[in-house]
Formats: sequence, structure tokens, C-alpha cells
Amino acid sequence: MCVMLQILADRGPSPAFPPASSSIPKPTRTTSLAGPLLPPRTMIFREGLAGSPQYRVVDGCVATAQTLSDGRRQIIDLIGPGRLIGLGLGEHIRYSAETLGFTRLEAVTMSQSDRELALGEMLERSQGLVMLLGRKTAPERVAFALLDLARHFGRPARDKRRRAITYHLYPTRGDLADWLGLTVETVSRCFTRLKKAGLIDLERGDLVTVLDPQQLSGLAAGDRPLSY
Amino acid sequence: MCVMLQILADRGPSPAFPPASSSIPKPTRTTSLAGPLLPPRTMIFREGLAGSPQYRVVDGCVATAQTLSDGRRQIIDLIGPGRLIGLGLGEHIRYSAETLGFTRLEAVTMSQSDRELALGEMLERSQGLVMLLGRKTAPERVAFALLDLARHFGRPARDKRRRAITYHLYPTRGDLADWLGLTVETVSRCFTRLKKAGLIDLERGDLVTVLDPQQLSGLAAGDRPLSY
DNA sequence: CGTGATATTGACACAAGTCAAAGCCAGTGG
DNA sequence: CCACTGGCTTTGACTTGTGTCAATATCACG
Repeated sequence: MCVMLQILADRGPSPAFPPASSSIPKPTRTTSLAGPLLPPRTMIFREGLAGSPQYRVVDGCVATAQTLSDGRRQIIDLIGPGRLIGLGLGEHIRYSAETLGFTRLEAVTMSQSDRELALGEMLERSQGLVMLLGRKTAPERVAFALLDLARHFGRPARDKRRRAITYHLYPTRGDLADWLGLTVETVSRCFTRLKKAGLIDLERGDLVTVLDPQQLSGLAAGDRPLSY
Repeated sequence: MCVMLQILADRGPSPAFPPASSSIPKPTRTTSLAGPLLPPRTMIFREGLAGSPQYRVVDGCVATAQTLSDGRRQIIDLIGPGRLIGLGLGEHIRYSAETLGFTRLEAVTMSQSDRELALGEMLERSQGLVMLLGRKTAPERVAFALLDLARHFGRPARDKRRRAITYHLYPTRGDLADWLGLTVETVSRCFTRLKKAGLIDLERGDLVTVLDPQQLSGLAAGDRPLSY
């Protein structure tokens, strides 16, 4: 039995995604709880909606974000397969969530201790982002993002027994800018510099290969300055 | 019976503060759990220490912070009376905590659901800081900080039935800079501008009066631009 | 083969950082 | 009581990283 997820596949501002029913059916297959394939830019829920539906990302990518009254947007987290969305204060949701690519979710119910663990993980990631936004330079931020995405979306498929990791980049330059507290142009310039420095490779704009994870993480941590 | 808190009142890098014993004695007085008065700049715990002792701030102010290898510091939160410190992943503490003024703590043990609630609150504050650091200008950040501190440290003592709020500023300009992702100089300049604009008043450097909370919160939210 | 979104690149502007010099104040000791 | 010290703050002059604006390139899609 499938949890019915009403898909509202419009782009941009759209009606809210109804929370899954709280009655979780027994799995009859491994994917029995999984919803349908959501298209890119589907709004899953919005800021201010009461209640907190909980989903696990099965495949694809979801961005959680807060938006200021004047349109400034800050992405709180990019969430890949296996991770959860919908946690937070029970009262009101403080952020919206939308898909960045074709994405499959499954509804989950969690024990209290699982929720506590998940909250702790979210807190840890949020505090990491605070450090990044408060004290890191643009190249450090972009390097960090590329490595974080590699961990979540990279297949262990190493290029030629080098430690290279290749993955599909779900977020656009604009999404990355809104995550890293930068502008589209700055993100693009950092990409170009990282490419010229031989740390990464980019194909067709959305296929990333991290060529030198070692050096890239040195950059992300602020140990090395990225020459040029 | 008092929970013994070993005070290490040195300034700067110092040994860790030992977690309170987990056996909580019955209160014999209202302040029976409260520890001694900790002097300013006492390190309560450091990053990387295992276990997570939990305290409530009774009086004073505590800053939680992460530090990069090259010394860049990011304050995660400033915590006033009634709020908790020590929550997070059980495994390791990802941040350090130190007092900013004379501070009294009390050891607490919490039910699981209290912990979940407290984690949710920390998460919410952390995400608010993410928005501030990623997308707000320096004057907006400072305005936000002054209002947040007013909520936590301001006495309801209103000036002359105007909505003015006065409070002692625990953090130095440097602490504020490390919280807001700015420099000491920028924080100081914003203070000067806010003073000239008649939104706040400063006496002796550490006594703040918010003269126009209304307009200040408009500034903090990015609705108004702060002329001059 | 247009058309529209996204990405890159360049020229320039500006907010915030850096460096440096006073200023202010609390604490100390003569 | 006063000079001295050291930390914090303020202010000014200048630099710089990142943002803004604008032109072009690239790519997906009909």
C-alpha cells in the first residue's frame, strides 16, 4: 500500500505538499513506503505550515531554506539519499523544502531517541554552516560544498584508482550561492579557479569530479590558500 | 548539598571543566544545585571533550564557540539566564563554552522529551544565525544582536513608559564580532551609527539602552536601510 | 533553429576588512 | 593622590574581496 503523495509539479511558489498520513502501513516490499518520483523544484512544504511530516530521501536531492521578506534566500541544508527532512520544532516549520532534481521520498515514523539523534545531527550540520558563513572565504566555502556533496552524492567509483570522485551536481550555481552566502558569479569564479588549479573537473555544468580530495579539503579547512 | 564545581579561573587556554557528577542531590534550598560564581573567561568545557554535561545558566552569560585551526573563532550562541548549555551529540562536544561575565550555573538532568525540546530550540537559533550570517548586512546583524541580547538580558525596566530597554552588555566588541561574522571595528562603527540615528544609547561601553525597539527590529529584519 | 534558463566572464563599485593611531578606563603600585 | 600599565574601544585612511551590472556563451527543449 502506497502512501499517497499529491504531486504539485509547478515551478516556483506553489501550494503546500500535504503531510503523509500518520498511519504507516506495513512494508510489503522494500519500497512500499516510497512515494512517487517528484520532479525538480517541487515544494514539499513551506515555512509556517503546522505539524512536521517526516520523510527520508530515498533518491535525489532536497534543499531546505528560509526566505527573508525582501526575497533574500538562505539554504539551510542540501539533503541527499538516506537523510531526513521535516524535523524541527513540532509547532511550526521554520523553513521550506523543495526538490532540486527528480527525487523519491518515503514517509517515516521515528522513535523519540531516533528523533533526538536526528536533531543532533541537524544541529551539528547547522553549526558547521555557521562556522562556514561566519568565518570562511569564498573559495573555502565552495571547496567545502564540493566535498560535502561528494560525500552525499559521490559514488565510490574512483576514476583510475586515484581518489577521484564523480557526481551529479543537483544544485544550480544559484542554489549553491544561497547555501554558501555568496552570489552566482562568485560561485562560478571559484569553480573556474578550482578547475584551473586542477583540483576539480567540470563537465556539462552539472557533472563534478573531485580530482584531489586531499588538497581540496585542505583548502576547505583553511590550511592552504588556493594560489591564483 | 552543593555540586562541586572546580573553578579554573585562568584566562585564555585552560584545562577543561570537569562535568558535574550525574547524581543530583535533592534541593535543600532553591539554589542548592547552583555552583559557585564563575569569574569571566572561565572555560566550562572545550571542543572534543567526551560526554555532555548539562547546565542551566542561573545568572550571567556563557558563549559557545568553535575555533578553526588558524585561530578564526565563531561564536555559536550567547546564552543568558534560564537557558541550557551542554546539549548536542552525546559522543563528542563540537564546541567550547566560556563565561563572559561573573556567571552561576546549575547542573541539570533532563527527560528525553525535554532534551528533544531543548535541541529543537538550539536548532532553531542556529538556523536563525545561519540566515543572519549568510544574507544580512553588518548593520542588520548588529541590530539583531542588540535585540536578541535585550530579550535575554533586558530587565522589563522601561525607561519612562517608553519601550526603552536597558541592559548590561556581557560580550565585548570582539565577542560580538565573532558571533556576527564581522570585525571589532565594523561592530564599533555600527554602534556609532545606531547611536547617531537615535536607536540606541551606550554608556561606559557596556551599558546598552535600546531606545526604539520597533525601528531597530525593522532594521534587523531588513525592512529599513539605516540612513547615514 | 529559435527561445529561455543557466553559466561564464569582464569592468567597475562598494561594504567590510586591515592597519595604525589615539582615546578611554580600571587596576596597580609608588 | 597620581602616574603607569594594559586591555578594550573608537576613529581615520586605505585596501580588498565580493557584489553589481552587463555582455556573451552554453545548453535543454520545443
